[in-house]
Amino acid sequence: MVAPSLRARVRAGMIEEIKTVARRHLDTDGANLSLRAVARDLGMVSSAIYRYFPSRDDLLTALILEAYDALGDAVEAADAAADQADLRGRWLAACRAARAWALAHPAEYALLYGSPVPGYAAPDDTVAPAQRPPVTLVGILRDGLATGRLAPPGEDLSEPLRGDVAELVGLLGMDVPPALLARGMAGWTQLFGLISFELFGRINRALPHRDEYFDHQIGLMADLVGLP
Amino acid sequence: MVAPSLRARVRAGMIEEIKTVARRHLDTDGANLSLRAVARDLGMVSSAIYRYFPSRDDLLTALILEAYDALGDAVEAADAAADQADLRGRWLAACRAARAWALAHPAEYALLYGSPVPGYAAPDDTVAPAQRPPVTLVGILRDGLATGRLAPPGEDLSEPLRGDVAELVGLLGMDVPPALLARGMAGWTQLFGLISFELFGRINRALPHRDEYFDHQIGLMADLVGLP
DNA sequence: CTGCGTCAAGAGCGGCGCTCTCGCTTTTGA
DNA sequence: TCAAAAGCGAGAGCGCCGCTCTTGACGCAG
Repeated sequence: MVAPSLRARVRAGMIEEIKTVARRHLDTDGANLSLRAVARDLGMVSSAIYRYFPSRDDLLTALILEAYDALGDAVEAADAAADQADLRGRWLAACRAARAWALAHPAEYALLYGSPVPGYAAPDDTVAPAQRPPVTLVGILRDGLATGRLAPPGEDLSEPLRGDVAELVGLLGMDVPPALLARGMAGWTQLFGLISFELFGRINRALPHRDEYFDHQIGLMADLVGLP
Repeated sequence: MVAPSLRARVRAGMIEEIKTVARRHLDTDGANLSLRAVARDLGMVSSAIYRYFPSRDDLLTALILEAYDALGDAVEAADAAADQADLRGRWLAACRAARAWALAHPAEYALLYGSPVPGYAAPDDTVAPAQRPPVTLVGILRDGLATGRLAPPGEDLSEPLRGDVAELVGLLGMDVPPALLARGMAGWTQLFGLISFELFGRINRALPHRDEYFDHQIGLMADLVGLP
């Protein structure tokens, strides 16, 4: 561990500063991040940014990675803070944490889960952090199965699908029946849909009590996945 | 009804041609539609487009309206084509039709349900066509309740929410218990989430049998809303 | 035939992502 | 120690973009 040189430290600070300003622009101006505007805010010329990020997409990728981790942290922390024996409480807490993070960072949420930026292809290192929220949800179900608090799913998957999902189970390293993983993914899909509708859509314009609506819907979903 | 002049007919044809080319660009190049590229394809100069659409956003709005109607048509047609007594069959057919349309027109689906375009605000006339798919789904539930094939929902909504949803029931002109409308919206939310994950996400990269996965998940959801 | 409304074209404005060059400073290694 | 190497910011410039304004040609009704 050699001490970083002055230049390396200044460089790291500069990278952080660029990301901070870019995140601010993202939250105020929406998804179309302008490198030139970020550079102006920093009192630099746009070409100087390219010393730190080889392209606008790479800057976006850095922001996306941090956002995935922030969301994953929030969801996992909420799950961990709940009474571990109260499966339904853990599930609801994880869902509420995801929504709270999304409402607090709408532009970053849109970056993660909105329509993909046309020219942009997410690199592979975004896959693992992106899976943290659904893995957390499925983990709650796995704990329930392991402690006997959750009944095994009554349905099973028909053949071509069971192989796929079983492989996914192995990939995630979670020992659950494929049908239960499918239920967990249904819950994750519903959670994503609820948050997206609230953030993007105008569905809920007629629903002033958004918190109650969200709670009711994740309650329905907790019933579906089998949480008592 | 006066006969349209030659000029008016040419103008209407030109508007259609612009929309057709723009839709093609949308499907190939993604969401960032370039007025100049559309004009090039038409052998025009970019400024000429402004004779027909006052701005790029107005062209986008025209495409969005048509896309909402196309999706609504597809979903309603699938529902109408099914055996009206088979509620679950109608529900599944409507869901499959929505997915099929989205897979056939991914860029237009992204325009409707992806993250909102930064500067763009959807005008009010997009609200009604946007509600056609969820209204279709809830309509199936309403028919089930009316014919006694669907049991009324066991749960009820707690107070601040019940008023909201009851108002929404009146707004849509559908006579269903608020809790049932909430279930229908849960189904619509799930459908949107499933399609969006398949189109945008990389969740299903490990699931080659997408049709089967989709069918399994909408089957779960049909169970939740109470369809036998 | 004349004048009005519509049309396509062109020039131009400011902004964008990105590249390349040019001096300047810091770091590095013989 | 001191020159070579590497990193840095500024600037000019490329080809895009949405959009505006002006110009000259054309169809059409009075």
